[in-house]
Amino acid sequence: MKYDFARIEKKWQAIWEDKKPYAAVTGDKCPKFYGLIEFPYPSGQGLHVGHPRPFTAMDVITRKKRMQGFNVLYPIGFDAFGLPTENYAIKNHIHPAIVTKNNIARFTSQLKMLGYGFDWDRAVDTTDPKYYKWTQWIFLQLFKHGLAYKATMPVNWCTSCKCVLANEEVVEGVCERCGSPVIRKEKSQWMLKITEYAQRLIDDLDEVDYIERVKIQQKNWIGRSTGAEVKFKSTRGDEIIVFTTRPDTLFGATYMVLSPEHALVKEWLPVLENAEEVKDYQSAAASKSDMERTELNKEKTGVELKGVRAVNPVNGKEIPIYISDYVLSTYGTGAIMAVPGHDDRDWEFAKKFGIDIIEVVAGGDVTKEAYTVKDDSGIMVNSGFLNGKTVKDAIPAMIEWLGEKGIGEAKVNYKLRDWVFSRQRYWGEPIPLVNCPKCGWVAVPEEQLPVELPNVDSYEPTDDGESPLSKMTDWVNTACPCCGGPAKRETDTMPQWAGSSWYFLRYMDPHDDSFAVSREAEEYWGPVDWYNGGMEHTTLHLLYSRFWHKFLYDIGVVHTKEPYAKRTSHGMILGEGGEKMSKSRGNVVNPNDIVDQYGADTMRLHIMFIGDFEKAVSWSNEAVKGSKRFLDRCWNLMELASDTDGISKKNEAIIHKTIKKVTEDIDSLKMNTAIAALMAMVNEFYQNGCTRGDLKNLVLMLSPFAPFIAEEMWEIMGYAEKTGKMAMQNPWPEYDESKTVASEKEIAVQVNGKLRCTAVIPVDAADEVVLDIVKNTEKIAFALQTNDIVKTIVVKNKLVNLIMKPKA
RNA sequence: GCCGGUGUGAUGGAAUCGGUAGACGUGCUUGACUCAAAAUCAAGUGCCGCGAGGCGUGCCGGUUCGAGUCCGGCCACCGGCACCA
Repeated sequence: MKYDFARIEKKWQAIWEDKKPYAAVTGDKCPKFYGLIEFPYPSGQGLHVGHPRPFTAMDVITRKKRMQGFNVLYPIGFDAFGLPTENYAIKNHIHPAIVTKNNIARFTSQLKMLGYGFDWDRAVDTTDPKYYKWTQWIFLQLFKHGLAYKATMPVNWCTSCKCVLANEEVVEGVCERCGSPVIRKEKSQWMLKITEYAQRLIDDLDEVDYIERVKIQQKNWIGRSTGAEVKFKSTRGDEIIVFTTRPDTLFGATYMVLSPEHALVKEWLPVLENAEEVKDYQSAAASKSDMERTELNKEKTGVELKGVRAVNPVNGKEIPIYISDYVLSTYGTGAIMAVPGHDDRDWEFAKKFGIDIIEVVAGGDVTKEAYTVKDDSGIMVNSGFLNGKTVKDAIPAMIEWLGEKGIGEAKVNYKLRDWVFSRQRYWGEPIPLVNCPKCGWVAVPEEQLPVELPNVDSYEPTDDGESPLSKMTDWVNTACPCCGGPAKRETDTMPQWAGSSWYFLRYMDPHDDSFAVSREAEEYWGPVDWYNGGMEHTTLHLLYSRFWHKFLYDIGVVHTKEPYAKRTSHGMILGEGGEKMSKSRGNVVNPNDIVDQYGADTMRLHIMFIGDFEKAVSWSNEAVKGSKRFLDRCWNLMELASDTDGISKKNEAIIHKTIKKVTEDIDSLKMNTAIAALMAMVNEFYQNGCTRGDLKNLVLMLSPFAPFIAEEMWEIMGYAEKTGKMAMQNPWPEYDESKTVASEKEIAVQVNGKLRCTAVIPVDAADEVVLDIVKNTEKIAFALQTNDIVKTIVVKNKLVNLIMKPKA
């Protein structure tokens, strides 16, 4: 009988659809396991080969967990709001809701085709009003707790999407999504105060099991730095506060720089001798794109503010004030004290403008370059009361001195900025707020949620930077929930990241109309035990959802501080030859083609076998054959196997060894070596012959990787009838450590550290016995005729190394 | 520039603790089956050498009985951040 994958896979898909063996039961007494993958964005292209890698890995993990007696929640959903759908809808004149519906249907059938053990009854769709009702509810809680605020500020504006972007969405000065240039634009935007959680987002990383590179990337992104704020006075009496990480170098501050947007510059303009020059510089800076402004390796520019100077508080010296775009308005106080002797940027600027460079830390040569070392090796000089101290001691000493004088204090700053939360597009959750001329911004009452997206004919983005919704006057004009007077709805929508910031909670209780997630369900399922996703979401979705979850913890909605106990990440699938898959290169692999040709089991198995899960690998259409061949070989073993139900003596060691290997490898995401071990076992079955009992173990271990063939073999071999269960419902096989090794072992025999031959010894034999065997091997016996043994090294069951020297 | 990571056959990749480098797969070679091909099965496959043997995990050096693995110094590539004071 031939392995007819097409028939088998169709058959079991129907059975699973009917019997729902993947349903998770809230409150079940078995220990729970919540495995999560990032829900897909249902694009028009359907599933690509990138999707099955993480999906299959978590499917393998959760299937094994089920067999090990866990009550498993492995859910799926669709993150369906977003620009591509909207753009497609505009181009083809189809409503985005219909596009979304079709795309979800396509994704669903593809995911079912691949045999994933998702609990489909819990599927969520972020564009469903029943879902986004609660996204809006959470936003309103943030608003009520003062964590959502509207501010006018320079924001990132994508010229093509005609929409603002969060800092996290700008990559190297261009839009992360479409690659168009991003410019700076003054706009009034809703902001979320993620900065309020900056410290907790760092600290609580210690409590979770994330792969190290994720933790490091998040910490870098949050960018904590410690130092001091120092108050300078201007010669006109203003207070100018600067932030510095090097308060120890205050004596070396020979000038000051303000960002071109600094508020004091505007104030001083009327009295500046070179006001025109300053204005010109300001407007030049303002019109620059992010790309131009952050362009490195370019010369420092700036303008001195003539007519006002600053006073260095440690020595009373007057120093010049400049504006320059190398100082950012959005970090610290937007003003710095410049210490050219000990900061590269300041050094470069001072050289260009001929400003004094004073050495305050000995150890370098400040006439040649800035000496920036910040450890014990530098000793303070030219620094009054700090002279003779190390940098390390000088920092706290200066902070203390500043505190006593009331002109400074220790301060922590973060690179993280607040989250720009509004988008001027149609296909997103409406922000549930109303602007009343009398009452200001007012929350839509909870009983009126969800604020549904109005059905419109035209959802094209506007050139004036207003949301398409702003043209819907019927929808925009409403009554103020507070005073009942005429008021207008907010017309901006939420960003793509809103719906995904809490979806893992909705899975726990997806049909609850009374709340986002019931306390009971959340306490049972939370937190997510294992979350796998892409590295590209580390400073976006992963950070945002940790922030929301912490907020929900603070207001008592969830019972854990962190949403995900464990986070791992998969590498990308590259095209043949190691290049990124892209339509333009024509190297895109469609999973459907693979499934049609070889079957879903082969697809699943191969994508797991292809290489180290955490690293990028290139896809090879040729190599897929190997996985198919393996499944054929498994299938054909059924005809070879004897009728005995027990494990054969010959295969006992390899079976126990393989169970051990596969069990451990799945837990550590080493799917490739787990499959290699199964292949090695099958090869031995062909060498040794096998029993039905041997094969039973193979089928059980194969079941998480290739569930369709496993069920079919289980049934054909009669175990389905015998146990009354599907293969997947049986216990995971266990191994006996003592049976994992054979009675004899081949060990390496070295002479002076070089491999000369091998010898077969009884396992765990005493050293003397081993040496005796080794000395009687042909090669060693021969060598001993002319050499003496000086030293012997025996590594149990592994090798013997004989150190010899010629006989005297 | 800073922070991560990676360099192993023709090729994708294996190798807990320092202990037989190249598991497993692809490809290739040979053989069996076949009129033939495909599929399947069997044997082989790091490099040099007829052989004994020598060489071999990006490069140079070190530690060790023994180094892909540890230490020091380089080189190349990939990813993230980037004028963050």
